[in-house]
Amino acid sequence: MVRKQLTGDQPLRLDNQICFAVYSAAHAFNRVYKPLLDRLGLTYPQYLVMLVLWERDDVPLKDIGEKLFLDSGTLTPLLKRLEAAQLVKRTRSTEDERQVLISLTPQGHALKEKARAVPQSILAASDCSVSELVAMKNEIVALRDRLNAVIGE
Amino acid sequence: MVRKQLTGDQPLRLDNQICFAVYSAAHAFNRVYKPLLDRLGLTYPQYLVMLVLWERDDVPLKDIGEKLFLDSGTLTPLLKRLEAAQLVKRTRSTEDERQVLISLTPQGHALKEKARAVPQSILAASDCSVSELVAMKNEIVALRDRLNAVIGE
DNA sequence: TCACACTTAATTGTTCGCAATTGAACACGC
DNA sequence: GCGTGTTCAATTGCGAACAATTAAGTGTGA
Repeated sequence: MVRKQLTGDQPLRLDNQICFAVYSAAHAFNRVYKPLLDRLGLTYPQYLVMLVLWERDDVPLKDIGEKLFLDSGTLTPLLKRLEAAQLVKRTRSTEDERQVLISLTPQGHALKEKARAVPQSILAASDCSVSELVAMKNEIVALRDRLNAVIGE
Repeated sequence: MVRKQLTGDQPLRLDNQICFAVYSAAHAFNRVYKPLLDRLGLTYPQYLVMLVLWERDDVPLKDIGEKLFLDSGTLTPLLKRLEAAQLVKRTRSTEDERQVLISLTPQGHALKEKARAVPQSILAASDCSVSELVAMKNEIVALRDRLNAVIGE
């Protein structure tokens, strides 16, 4: 009966929950990134926004939100801080005045070069081969997308 | 040369970053948990604390922090909210008055039974076999621990 | 014993993250 | 054209998350 009792509790054990693994890994990543991003003057979510803009400039706020799974309640104040840091500019679209377009300033563009060092440092910290990381990334993304599909129902 | 340019940018592409995969998966989990935990009157971090206490009662705040990788700045207010919800009690240890011991109230204990439904729902939402999830969890935990090892240096 | 370092929680201030609401701009159907 | 519904950003309020500091309790060595 003790065996039965233990079995019944297994699903509730912290160490058995993939979700806690993901949650704590995200925080671990955050802590590794922190000193690297401090040199760029960015927080991690701000860094993500900059990654989006370095790929494509002049993006509507909404598109950034869709890529990062964030809403305007998060992005509006974050982007205002990036604007205060003179890394981005926020302008209302002329053809659709509901939209706010986010574009890089020259400083924002320039920061990309300093940022190139970041992924290298992370790779080193992960102590993992690139192929292993890519495989894991793909699995995690697949899981994330299945979860998001459930939410969308 | 275009080829070269693209290659140089690959490490900075959002979709190539395992860290964004983990970050966005954590948020996806959070969104799936939300409606389930709403029924228990818990947020996700509060749920994690309850998981710890359901495994072992009467735990020092510090130990909870070590298990969840959280510090007193996060846990103190969170535990005060759990206390206000009458799920836990906070008492100073008598043998070491620096420590605050966290223990479950009868309501806190009782909530465990309602919580058993949660992991099942998550499993269903992940649309994955248990063995696949366990394998992924182990990989992610291993990665997290390597990252944490780097931080500790 | 007493100064000093260490441990532990609590506090303060900043930034995320999201739900819910508001208000402005657009699209459409008639 | 004109009301209706939709889209989009901004705002408000609350709960994390963490850095940095404070304060109290404990342990140790001279």
